[in-house]
Amino acid sequence: MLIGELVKRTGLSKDTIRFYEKQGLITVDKKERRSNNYKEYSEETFQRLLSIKWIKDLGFTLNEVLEVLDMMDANEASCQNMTEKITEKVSRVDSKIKELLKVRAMLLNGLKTCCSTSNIKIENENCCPIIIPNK
Amino acid sequence: MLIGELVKRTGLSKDTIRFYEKQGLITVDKKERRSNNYKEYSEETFQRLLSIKWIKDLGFTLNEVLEVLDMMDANEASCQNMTEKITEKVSRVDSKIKELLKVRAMLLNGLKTCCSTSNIKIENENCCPIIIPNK
DNA sequence: ATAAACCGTGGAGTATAGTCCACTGTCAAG
DNA sequence: CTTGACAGTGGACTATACTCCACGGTTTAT
Repeated sequence: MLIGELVKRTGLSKDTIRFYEKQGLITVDKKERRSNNYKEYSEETFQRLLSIKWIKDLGFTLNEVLEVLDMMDANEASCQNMTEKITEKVSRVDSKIKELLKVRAMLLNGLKTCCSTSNIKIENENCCPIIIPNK
Repeated sequence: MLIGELVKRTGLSKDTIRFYEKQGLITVDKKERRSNNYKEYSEETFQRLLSIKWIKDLGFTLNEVLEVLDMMDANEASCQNMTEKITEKVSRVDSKIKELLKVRAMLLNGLKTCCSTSNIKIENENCCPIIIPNK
């Protein structure tokens, strides 16, 4: 199929697909061209793009997606290997969440230092204490 | 003080400080130069850099930091205005956390679909079902 | 015949927050 | 007097994931 159909079937944009090609996530070799130089994408490429979309949605970066695809290509995408990758990813997601919770707590703590009715005098100085570095 | 001392006192790198200068977060006008063209940073600039560091640590981007600094400069960094900004930030942080929790749940759900003892046959096919798009 | 719609390539631009480099000038110590 | 540490500038490069543009060729419809 030509790229236009791939766009329709995957929901990815033309540019995104071309970008994935540049990044080596998918490949089309020269044999797979029509006489007019148009690329003929295979059903496998279509499936591969669906995999990319899916793995990306699982929170992996494109580089990580590439690693997973390479594992698939090498027939090494066993449950054991994937479990390892996913467990690792979960812990990175957990770290990120922890970080954000810390930021959230700092922001809420900041809110407490200002804007309480007892702080009206500070408020009147026109500079909220929250933006004054305290550590 | 010269940039070297600023580096020591703020803990920011020379390049970071210069970058902040390029971005307009701090300024040194031509009067504040020594005869040899070295920049003479004021105590206010030092304080400003501490504010930048602090606000950034609260989870704001540099653009947002710039907005806050502009509010400070315009004497508009009142508790009310800051509360608004912070509340907004908290809700964006909350969205991000929610997103990550969703990703986390999807990953854990994926783990369940593979690697259970009942899935040993699938495992043997050398392609973990988690990487097969299912939606 | 020509315009619209499609295909191809290469390269630039976006946002974020710096980091690194080359090249040059200045100052203090040995 | 020269070496090293410091200062200045401008511009390139990093990672991430595209998006957009120019410019050109091809196919299809009117």
